[in-house]
Amino acid sequence: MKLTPSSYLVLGMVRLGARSGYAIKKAADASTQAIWPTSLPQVYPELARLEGGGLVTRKDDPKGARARSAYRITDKGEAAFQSWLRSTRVGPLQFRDEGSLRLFFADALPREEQLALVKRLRERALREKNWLRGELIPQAESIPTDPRYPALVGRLGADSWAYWERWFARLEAQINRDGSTNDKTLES
Amino acid sequence: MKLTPSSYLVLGMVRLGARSGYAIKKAADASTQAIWPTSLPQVYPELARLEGGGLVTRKDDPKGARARSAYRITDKGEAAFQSWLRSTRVGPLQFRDEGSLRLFFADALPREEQLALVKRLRERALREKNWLRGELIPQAESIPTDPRYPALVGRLGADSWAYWERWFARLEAQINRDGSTNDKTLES
DNA sequence: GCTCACATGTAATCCGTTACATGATTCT
DNA sequence: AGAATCATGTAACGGATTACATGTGAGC
Repeated sequence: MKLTPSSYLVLGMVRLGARSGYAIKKAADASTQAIWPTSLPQVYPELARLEGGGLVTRKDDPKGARARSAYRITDKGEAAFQSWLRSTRVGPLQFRDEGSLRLFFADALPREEQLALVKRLRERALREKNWLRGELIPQAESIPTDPRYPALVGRLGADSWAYWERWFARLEAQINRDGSTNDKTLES
Repeated sequence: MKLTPSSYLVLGMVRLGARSGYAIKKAADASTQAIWPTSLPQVYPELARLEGGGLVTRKDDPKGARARSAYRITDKGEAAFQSWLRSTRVGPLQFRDEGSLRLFFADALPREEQLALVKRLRERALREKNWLRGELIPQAESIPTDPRYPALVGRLGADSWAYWERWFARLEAQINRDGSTNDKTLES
């Protein structure tokens, strides 16, 4: 049985106490969305697979007339999860950004338009940072059972966006100053 | 005709002088790989689509007995490219990282293993930074026709990885010191 | 009474990667 | 002579998103 990072996301959320598929998706939206997004049509088949492999168990848990399932992690599931956490192979980070791609080709634009593009990128960084600090991190801090790392990962994201914001702000200043972007680095 | 960021990547590389599909892939590996990866089986059909839409033209350009195509951007292609560069809609950044996901769930590990995980993440950041500074940026600096932004985007990537490296180093120090990761931020 | 959140799924589609297939040229 | 690079594709597969489909419960 092959387990992907999405499998471990679902398994991990069950482990932290999310019982239904819906609850797992809700928890993921409030915490791991920025590092590993998922969707309901992915969660439900994944839960069925994990159940088939004996990593979680399912119980009927209707609320009134509304059908609902309650999942729990098994010992086998816990072992698989621990083994994943400890594995030394770090998969490659997947990154794709249309904004950065535009910047890559920005030599084709007049300076004014270059500036507008950089400004949009800086503003996006600001928006993302504010969303993480204002929405995601507070929610991550309220995750049950030892809630240290969820909030920490949120801070890593927020700090990274803050770094981008500063980086683009310096680039804007540089383009405004003399149009030269040939300095060795913009790193602080 | 619908154009995706991958379309504009191919179009942009043709615009910068890459003639064959193979040359486009080679150029992308040496420059945009980290922000928008692509593959040969994606490039060839994309070139055919762009040709069908009249954004590029194709000429036979055999080298000896070996078949080869030479692509050029058309006026229509140049207009589409410019329009894309200027569009104010910034698509969302796509980010997926198994390493960050592991960190999210790291409360399940004993402190020693937490430390090992963070160390692996810091070392990955170091490797990526070194690869960008040592390999990608020098190549990006040698891209023909005004080569300002390609190298700039490389520096953004390298600076970002350097930031992660410092962030994880501070986290390591903190875990080593007292195991507390409840500080407000690790941002410098 | 209406709207939003809760709850579960399937079907169709899209985008991208890996594997397959072939062959010429250049460098060692 | 053999390996690496140049060069072009097709086929199969996989993972993820969007659209479709249905219905209950809670709050305003």
